[in-house]
Amino acid sequence: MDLRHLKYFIAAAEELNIGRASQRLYISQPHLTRQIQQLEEELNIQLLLRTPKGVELTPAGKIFLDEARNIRSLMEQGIERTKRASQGKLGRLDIGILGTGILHAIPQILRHFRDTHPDVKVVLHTMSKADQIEALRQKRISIGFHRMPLLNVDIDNLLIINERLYLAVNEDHILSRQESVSFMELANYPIVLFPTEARPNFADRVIELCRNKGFVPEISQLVGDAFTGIALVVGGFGISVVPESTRTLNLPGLVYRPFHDCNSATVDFSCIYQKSEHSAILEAFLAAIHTFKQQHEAQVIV
Amino acid sequence: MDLRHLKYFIAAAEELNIGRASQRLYISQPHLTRQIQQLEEELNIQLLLRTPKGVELTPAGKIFLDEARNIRSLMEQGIERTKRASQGKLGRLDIGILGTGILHAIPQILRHFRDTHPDVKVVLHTMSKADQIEALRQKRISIGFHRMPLLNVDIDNLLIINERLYLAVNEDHILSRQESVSFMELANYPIVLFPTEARPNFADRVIELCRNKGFVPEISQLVGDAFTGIALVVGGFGISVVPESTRTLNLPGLVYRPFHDCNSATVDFSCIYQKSEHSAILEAFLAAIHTFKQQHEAQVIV
DNA sequence: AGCAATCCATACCCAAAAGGTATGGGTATA
DNA sequence: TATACCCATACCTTTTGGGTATGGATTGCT
Repeated sequence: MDLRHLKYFIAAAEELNIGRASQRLYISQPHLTRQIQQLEEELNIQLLLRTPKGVELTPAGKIFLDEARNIRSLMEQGIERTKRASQGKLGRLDIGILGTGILHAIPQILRHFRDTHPDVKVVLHTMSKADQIEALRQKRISIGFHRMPLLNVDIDNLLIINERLYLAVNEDHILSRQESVSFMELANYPIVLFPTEARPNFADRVIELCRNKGFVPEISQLVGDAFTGIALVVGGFGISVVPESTRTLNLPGLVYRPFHDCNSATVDFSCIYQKSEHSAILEAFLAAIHTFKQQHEAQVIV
Repeated sequence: MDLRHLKYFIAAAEELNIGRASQRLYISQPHLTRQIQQLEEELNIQLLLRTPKGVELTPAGKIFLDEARNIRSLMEQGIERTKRASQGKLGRLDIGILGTGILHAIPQILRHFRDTHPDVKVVLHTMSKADQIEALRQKRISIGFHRMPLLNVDIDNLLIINERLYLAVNEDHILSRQESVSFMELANYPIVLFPTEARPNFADRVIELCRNKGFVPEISQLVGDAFTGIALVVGGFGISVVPESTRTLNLPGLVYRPFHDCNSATVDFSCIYQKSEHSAILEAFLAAIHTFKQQHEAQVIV
């Protein structure tokens, strides 16, 4: 049995006249007769009653007409859905995330993406950078976000934004009294840094900046993630250095201060994906990232 | 595009290897290659990525695999449903009913039928005998129930049961004091009869019986249906004659009494259907009627 | 490096089935 | 009775489903 048989039967059942149906189908009447005979033989069920005026449906024919229409529309829908999937408008995108990127860039990128691709299911997986790379290679995720590039031949790295660093400090701390602070002040107080894993990481970046300025920071605590670090700062266990996007976190007793003497006090936020993957969904998501980049750069200029 | 293409694609997508899939399908590998190429060309979408180890699914291919499986199972279900419809096990049966038949025979017949054909939707239409015949001809119903045969060349009449008649009388009435009464007593009291329409009808049958006994009954009221007649008896407006099945109606203040001197005091309950209709559902329903008849006759003998 | 094994794609052939024309048989209407 | 209408049958052509042989590309093994 063929989809053609279904199409022919639907036409005959709708016209209740094989000759008219054959005209509608642009085939000859005898051929339509034979095709419907074939269908009935194959099912071993009579679907049409032949009358002098035309044909009429048997009870089984009525049911089969329902089913045939159903299958036809499912077929059309299926093709439509496949086409949308091929354009990246339907499907699933698995994303690896880590740390403070979730606070600023990722939600905005996701919003852009969802506006243009509402039927793509986005699944976020929190995982370390090493896990992200492994997951990319195994295609468990299609794109990952992180702060420090880790070069790999098969992995592409795309810079999203370069964020200024801020001092995160308890409002009772002496440094909170200044509107902006000198980066050199970091030499004088114990610092809370993060994360512990996924080297090189954000903590390494801060230590590198200190070393460039000629001092070695005193690290009071090295904690697993930014949120834990912030909590320690709020609790008075030290000061911390955070990317600008962390300022979204407005905790009571916590203030953020810019550095007035260090233009290089920045950190990158990037995404990684497999060079060889050319899925339309990923392309669309990378386009959303570019949109975000352009909007962000425009804001900075303003 | 064809169902064959779907079958082939499903096999290739499941095996992730065109050669193995072709073996599973008992066709040659080159032919499967070409068929899948055709499918992709027709959709204008790449569904499979060719790798040295075999093939893998593109995102669109994953969606199309879902859709194809869906269509395939719907196809199988559709054929199955059509087969059941052709055996009269799926579909719809429209039945015309009238009067007191609904009290005894019809529910039991329906129960038998529903046991063996649970997926046939039964629709009851209350309509007069003349309407039933018209509806049968227009195929708005497939079978009708009534009490008095009305011969028509194109309509078959099947006797279901022959019921004894009972006197329906108010418990305060003098006739209620006897366990059984004489049919001749009907000559002495005003009688409520029914129905008014669909001649010849049950009222005509009662009048005919009286005439056979040599008297003309005094008809106090001729009402539209049995239920109205019974209500009048309860209200003390007269006595009535009813088929045995009406005894199912146990109203307070109402008693039924047999006739001890009139073996012919019976009425038929029959069904009518079109001679030319040979639908499997109707055949199955007629079979249920035969089952009911046999059970009923067995009960009468016991 | 080179050879064998695998896997998909291409070329070419045949047979089956899709689809066409001509025509016949049955039933209703003029 | 003739005619129109509708479906079925007979027979022919063309398309295409499906086969075999073979080539190009990559991986793994020696």
